[in-house]
Amino acid sequence: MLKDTDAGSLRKSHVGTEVTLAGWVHRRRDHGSLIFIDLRDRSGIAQVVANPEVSPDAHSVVGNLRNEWVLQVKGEVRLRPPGTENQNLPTGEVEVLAKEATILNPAKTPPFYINDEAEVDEALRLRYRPLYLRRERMQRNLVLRHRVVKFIRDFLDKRGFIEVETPILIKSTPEGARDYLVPSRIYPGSFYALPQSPQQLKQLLMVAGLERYYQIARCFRDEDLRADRQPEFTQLDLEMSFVEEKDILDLMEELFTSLVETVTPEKRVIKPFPRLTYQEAIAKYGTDKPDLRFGLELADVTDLAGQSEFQAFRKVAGSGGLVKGFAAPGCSIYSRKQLEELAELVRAKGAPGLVTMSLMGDGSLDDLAESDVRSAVARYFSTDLIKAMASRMKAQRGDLLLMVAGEEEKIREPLGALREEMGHRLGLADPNTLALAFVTQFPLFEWNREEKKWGSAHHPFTAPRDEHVSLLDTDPGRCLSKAYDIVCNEYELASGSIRIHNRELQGNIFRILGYTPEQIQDRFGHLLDAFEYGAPPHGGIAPGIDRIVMILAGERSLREVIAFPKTQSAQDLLFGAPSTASPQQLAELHLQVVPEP
RNA sequence: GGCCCGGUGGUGUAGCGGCCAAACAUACCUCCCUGUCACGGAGGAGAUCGGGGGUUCGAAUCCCCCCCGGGUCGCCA
Repeated sequence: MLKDTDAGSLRKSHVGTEVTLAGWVHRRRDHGSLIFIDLRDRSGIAQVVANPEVSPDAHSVVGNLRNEWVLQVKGEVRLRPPGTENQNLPTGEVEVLAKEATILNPAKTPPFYINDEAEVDEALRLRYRPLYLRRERMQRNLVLRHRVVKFIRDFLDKRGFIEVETPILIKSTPEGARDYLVPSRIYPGSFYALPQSPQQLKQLLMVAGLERYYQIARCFRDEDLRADRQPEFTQLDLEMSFVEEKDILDLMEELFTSLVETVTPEKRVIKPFPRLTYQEAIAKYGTDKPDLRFGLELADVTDLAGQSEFQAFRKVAGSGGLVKGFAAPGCSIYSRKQLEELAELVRAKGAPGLVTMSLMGDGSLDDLAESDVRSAVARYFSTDLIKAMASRMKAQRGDLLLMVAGEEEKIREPLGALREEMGHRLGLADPNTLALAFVTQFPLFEWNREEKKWGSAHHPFTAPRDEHVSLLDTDPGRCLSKAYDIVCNEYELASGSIRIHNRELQGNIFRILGYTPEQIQDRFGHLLDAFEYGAPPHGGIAPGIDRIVMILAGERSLREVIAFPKTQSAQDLLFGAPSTASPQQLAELHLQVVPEP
């Protein structure tokens, strides 16, 4: 080894010993004769001092160093002179007096700061990925990711789970996301697909009698990207036999609670995890992945709004629509400009508009007078009606009422987004709180308007709730499932379900989804056949590792917790992927590139 | 595919019709400095303002097209 000690490990106890360090020049402070080097390796930073009176050779080597040069230093660990200790550094009590210094490799001036967290253009971060990963924050994130995965493996191992690898070259699935395809050399015109998830494979492992399976599995989906979506991502894929919904949720609650307590003890988890149904989530928060770090619950004021003289509300109330809203505490002082920003947000999410009412003053709602209400539409509402609406939203004077009217499906997203926005504006979303929660009882199907058919809300292997099986043939839209999500803050962290293990029921679901018997046999025959040989009742879940790490690291983008991520347009700027293939490669694969018209 | 934001010395920003042959910080180069730790001091070099076209007496600045990065809607069983 070219080093015998980690720079970041140096403590008082090393004083008097001779050490050899190797790492990068983090920073250089040249005082002419005395030169200080902050030497950085993965473990941290140690101060090296070069004194010409101690070692002229080492001093002259150190004098030529620049940031990010790779350096080996041999020297004696000693206490820093009294008064020169650095409290900000774990190694700040000691320093290494250089006796020998060797330049292992010089370095060009980096394209951005390694020793500073200053923002860097995203393209530069990706193009010079190895350099960006040298930053302390990225090292911390990668270490955190390692700890998360390690913890999960240990946790599941203790509970009898077996990690099994499943193929990356597998078969295209008809539904769901767009597949990444891999052409077959041996079978002209045929393709493998990369798995969107090992869903069917893990179910087959249950049929195989594994009982408890998991995998840290790479998944691929060829869809457009977001801050929290990469084309390839990692799931903790997990499946258990002989379980019910509660068993999976309890296991996940224990896993996540102990994970956070071990890996990021500074974060606060709310225990026990709230368990709310999909219907409750939509009604109270306007979304199936609510941020539960704050309240601001939505209230239904349709009946009251219908009694007003405000036509937009009356019309909606009279035609089966809803008027819903919530109170933003202390926001009665919002300016016209601020209100317009909120209205714009709501419109961008597809709502027709936003009705605001500022309840001025303070004290009891009972004393609220007509002149205390500031609203463009106040004249259509009696003061009593406004009091009634305010009281249903649990508003106080000084608050701002925010309301949206329309069809339930059209207003929930805008309201959910508005609630989230106000939670952030009001500083209610504590970054050190992880509001983990379960959302259950998702619908089994959702109606696809374009194709005029039913699609799976989760996936086609999800079991319907026992009491709703009879609805399958009569009213599939009302049939609820045994699917569940884990949400945290404003993110969906995991999805899972109890699966169907009965061939007949599975076949029936496929038929409702519109597959012909031939398609069912071709695409799912292997699974259906397996179900006929004694498939155990089973279920599972798949938490997203990248998102977990992102939230634990306090990052807002997946790119900060993935070593080599892709751009929003799915390019790898480091390697330059995707790239063209040679004519020989194409010929071997029986492929021809057709230029875009 | 739609909408929104951004692209100015190596990096991060300012400038948003003439005061800009472009400013600030930092990095870089040279010199000085024996206790610094975002060391300090003196000096220097470095940008055809993402690309192309247009408007104008005059464009980093206004308009159009394109490219790149980001956010978002659609999409993501």
